[in-house]
Amino acid sequence: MLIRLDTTISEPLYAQIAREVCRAIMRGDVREGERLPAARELAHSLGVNIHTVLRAYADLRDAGEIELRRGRGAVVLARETLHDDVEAAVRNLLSVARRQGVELEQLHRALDEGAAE
Amino acid sequence: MLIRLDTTISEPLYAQIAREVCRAIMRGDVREGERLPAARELAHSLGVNIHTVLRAYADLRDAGEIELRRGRGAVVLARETLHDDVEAAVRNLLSVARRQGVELEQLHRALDEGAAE
DNA sequence: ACCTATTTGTCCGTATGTATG
DNA sequence: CCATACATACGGACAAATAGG
Repeated sequence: MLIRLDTTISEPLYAQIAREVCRAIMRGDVREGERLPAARELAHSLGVNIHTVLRAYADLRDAGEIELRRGRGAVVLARETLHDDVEAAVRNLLSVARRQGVELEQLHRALDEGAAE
Repeated sequence: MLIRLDTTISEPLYAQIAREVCRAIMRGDVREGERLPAARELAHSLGVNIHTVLRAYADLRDAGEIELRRGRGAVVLARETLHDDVEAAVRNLLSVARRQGVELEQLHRALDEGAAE
């Protein structure tokens, strides 16, 4: 996994790392089910602190790209495809929300609240 | 803002802080547009590190509860109500997804991807 | 326009805990 | 039991945005 960091730009290091790892996954450089390099290892090879890599990994986990488990590491998740009717419901929701001027972030909250009930 | 932390339970400190601050907002203890205590200040009064409070604040920001800005602090956001039809579309999506066994996290991703197009 | 204080943002380092294999 | 690897928390340093004088 070849990653180059640019310390001259304002983009945070953890964001650069997350972006590059994400691209590596998209390219198929790291395949589904495979492990990413351990955080300490990648941190050392990039010359950054382990926390910076862990922050990037955590962001990728929140984005649903990878799974993190202690002792095991970071595993690339499968990007499952949605059923047609679920996809249709998503499109419908986005369409209605857009018409009403409802922000995307609010939809996420509404989903969480609705799912919690 | 009276918060008590329990170091005996497994719930992380930052999660406890986020939960209690969230409850304070719900109770109307801190009203919309008002500022939460500065991270350093709250950290000191709780006897924890500033990073722990900042992590809690960041989580609340990601959840759409507050807005964070350097120099200004943490401001409580308004919790807008959804239009009926948007709410109906959300319920429909959740229902369809549940029937198909689609996870909530996947819906969030689908929303983001759908909105990006 | 300038300076200063405030406050969050990022990054580093270290230590300890905890789940996995 | 032991090594691995992420998770949490602490501390310190500096940067960057904001507000106020």
